[in-house]
Amino acid sequence: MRDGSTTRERIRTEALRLFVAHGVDAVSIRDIAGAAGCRPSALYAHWPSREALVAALFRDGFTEYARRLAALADSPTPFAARLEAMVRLICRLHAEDPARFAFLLLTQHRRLPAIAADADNPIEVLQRAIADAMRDGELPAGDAALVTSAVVGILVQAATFHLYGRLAAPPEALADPLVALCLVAAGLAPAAGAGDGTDTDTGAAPRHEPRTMPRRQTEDTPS
Amino acid sequence: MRDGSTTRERIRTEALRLFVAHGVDAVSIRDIAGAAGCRPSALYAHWPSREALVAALFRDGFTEYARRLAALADSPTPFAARLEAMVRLICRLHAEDPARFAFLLLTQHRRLPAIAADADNPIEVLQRAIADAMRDGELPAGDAALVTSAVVGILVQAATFHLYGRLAAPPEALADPLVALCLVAAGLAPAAGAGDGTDTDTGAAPRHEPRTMPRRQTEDTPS
DNA sequence: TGTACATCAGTGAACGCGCGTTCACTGATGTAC
DNA sequence: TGTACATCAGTGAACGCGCGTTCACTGATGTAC
Repeated sequence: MRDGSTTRERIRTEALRLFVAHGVDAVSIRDIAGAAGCRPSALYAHWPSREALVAALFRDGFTEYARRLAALADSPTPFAARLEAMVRLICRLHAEDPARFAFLLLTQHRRLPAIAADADNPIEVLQRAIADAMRDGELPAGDAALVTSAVVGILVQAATFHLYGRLAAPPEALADPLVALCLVAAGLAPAAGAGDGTDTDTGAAPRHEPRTMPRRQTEDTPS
Repeated sequence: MRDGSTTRERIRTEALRLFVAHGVDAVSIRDIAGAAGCRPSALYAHWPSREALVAALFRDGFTEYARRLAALADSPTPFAARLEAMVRLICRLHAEDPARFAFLLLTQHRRLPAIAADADNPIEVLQRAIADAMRDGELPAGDAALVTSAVVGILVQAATFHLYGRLAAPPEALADPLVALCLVAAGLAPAAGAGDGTDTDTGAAPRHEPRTMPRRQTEDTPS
């Protein structure tokens, strides 16, 4: 028999691409099959329905992102270092597979409510890290949900602006200023010229030096 | 003859409500007509197609938001005051009609690319104000698009979190801390405990005093 | 005030279309001997 | 190595359904005299 895993992977890849390009609801089974080089019915050998395909793409991506974030959140380093590492991871996730990142961005509004508010949810992981830091005095006390919202908003909107061409640079090229923005939003760093990540008003190109911690910390070196 | 404007308004209201509740693509003409108390065909007396209804709802809302923001952006006050006024306006827009606000939020991904990057676009209005402030030395020089992205992200994500129940308070109840977060993201205010809008680490309930300007400036008192 | 007429917001039945999905099948590949 | 058989990824034709849309119509209301 033939090996179905390549067809399965082609369907996954092309579905993500088409969903991002035209919107999930505007893409039919026939569109996906056409792009993946198979027949509509072939899809049902791998997923029981169109809805199951969409849900699986969303859940797989969301869960993997949450898992990789959680590995960083539990690291026994100062909170500023953990937040910086998480922001850099999110930028790296975008670089790894922009279509998957954009798909999760675009479908969050329809899918988020159905996702359990647990460890499979990267937003929940981030919020718990922030709430813990507030409890432990590593962050000024405040509304953990609001700080989480601001951090997520800064990152998600940068990806969105890039998607629409409002920001030429992708998030991974803006990691330094995004780290600075998120730290300052959390109440950690002095307010600098957040626009370019520099601490002065030279207006020069981004050349921010993280003021906190190892810069190349990878996501699989916790605990 | 009967006055069609009440049916038209009921269709508008119910369409917004259903679009927000179930997603634009999951709501049929029959659903809208049913909720509005008319027949599907009645819709075609007011809009030439379903797509025209959706586009009109989006464009009308987007244009009105842009117009009211632009009235504030041109005010000859310090930039910090203008930014604060704009943030408070955005919070007020949410309070005025949460369904309309959420609809614009949910459909932006599909609709934004089709909107001209001009004065009809509230994001364009905000970005121009920020770029002008950088040019005039009112803001540290930097990437205006990135600062705009951060400000928009902070506000939009707060509305999104509220929509999903991650934030119990609606944006209008968080105006003070949201103003503080946006100022700090723009590089204007010292980094405070942005989580609750206080300048100290008391952890008390929000009681932030805006450090800049008249707090109740309305959106129609520019120039 | 009463009658005749015009207007047009909204109705009801019908349409064609593209959608997701089903299912008997085909035929390339792996395994047994 | 050669033959017979089993497996199962993928095919092709067909289905029923709900969708957006059309159009001849109805009948409540406004206007003219």
